[in-house]
Amino acid sequence: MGEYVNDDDLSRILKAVGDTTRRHILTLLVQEGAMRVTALAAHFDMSLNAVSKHIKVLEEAGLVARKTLGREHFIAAELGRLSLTESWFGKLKSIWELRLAALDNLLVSKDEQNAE
Amino acid sequence: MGEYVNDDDLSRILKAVGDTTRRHILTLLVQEGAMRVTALAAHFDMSLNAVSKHIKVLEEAGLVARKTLGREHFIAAELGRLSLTESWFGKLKSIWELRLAALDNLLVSKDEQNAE
DNA sequence: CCAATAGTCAACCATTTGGATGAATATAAT
DNA sequence: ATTATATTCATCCAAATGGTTGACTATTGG
Repeated sequence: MGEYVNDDDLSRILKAVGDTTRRHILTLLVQEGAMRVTALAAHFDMSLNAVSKHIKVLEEAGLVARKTLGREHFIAAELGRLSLTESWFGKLKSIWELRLAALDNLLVSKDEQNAE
Repeated sequence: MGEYVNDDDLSRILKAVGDTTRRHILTLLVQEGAMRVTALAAHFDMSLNAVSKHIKVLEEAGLVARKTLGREHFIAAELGRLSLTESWFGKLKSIWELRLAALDNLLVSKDEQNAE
């Protein structure tokens, strides 16, 4: 609750999710559950290594968790971190609405002046 | 309503907002309302030109609108586009929950089998 | 034991990005 | 008319990004 939104974390998350391939990976993970690196890579027209790097970026952003069983790495989505971005968006919107409300009050008091 | 989420748009928006300076610009705009380029730039320890470029990126992502009055450009936040990202996050979460529900059903029917 | 499989790491490359600076353009002020 | 202000455009640069390939490590199966 009330988690502190670190700016660097936020940047890392948004950058991670700003790439099509990585969003696609996340989508696959939420619909299929945990997947191995090779299984994920099979969905993309690029090398295994490239996909592996994308996974690393997602992992560093905390959007994905890795469980290693023998030689196999199981990757699972961690949607929790997305709430950080949502809370930032929410903050923006609330500031926005606060300002609009303040403007409204200003207009109302002008009206009252005029009504005298 | 039900706006079609274009993948490239989404990438552009998320990349735009993945930069600290640009997030800061958006924050300033929502709290102050429309601002001139120079006024925005005054808040940052970088050249006017750099800020101008950041504004351009935000503009191309549709997160900001520009109204030109004479030589002055007034920049205003356009929070509407942020809903695109929210709807993507929402989609992810709903897929996620669908899958969990499906797993649940699976377990329940196994239970029923065992109960025979 | 040996070969195959699952992954990462390292080096390399082209492109993009975030910044700087200098010039150009358009408007406003004197 | 000239100068000052507001802003973008163009060029340049270093660093980051997204991709490739080749080598390396670790685990598993025959």
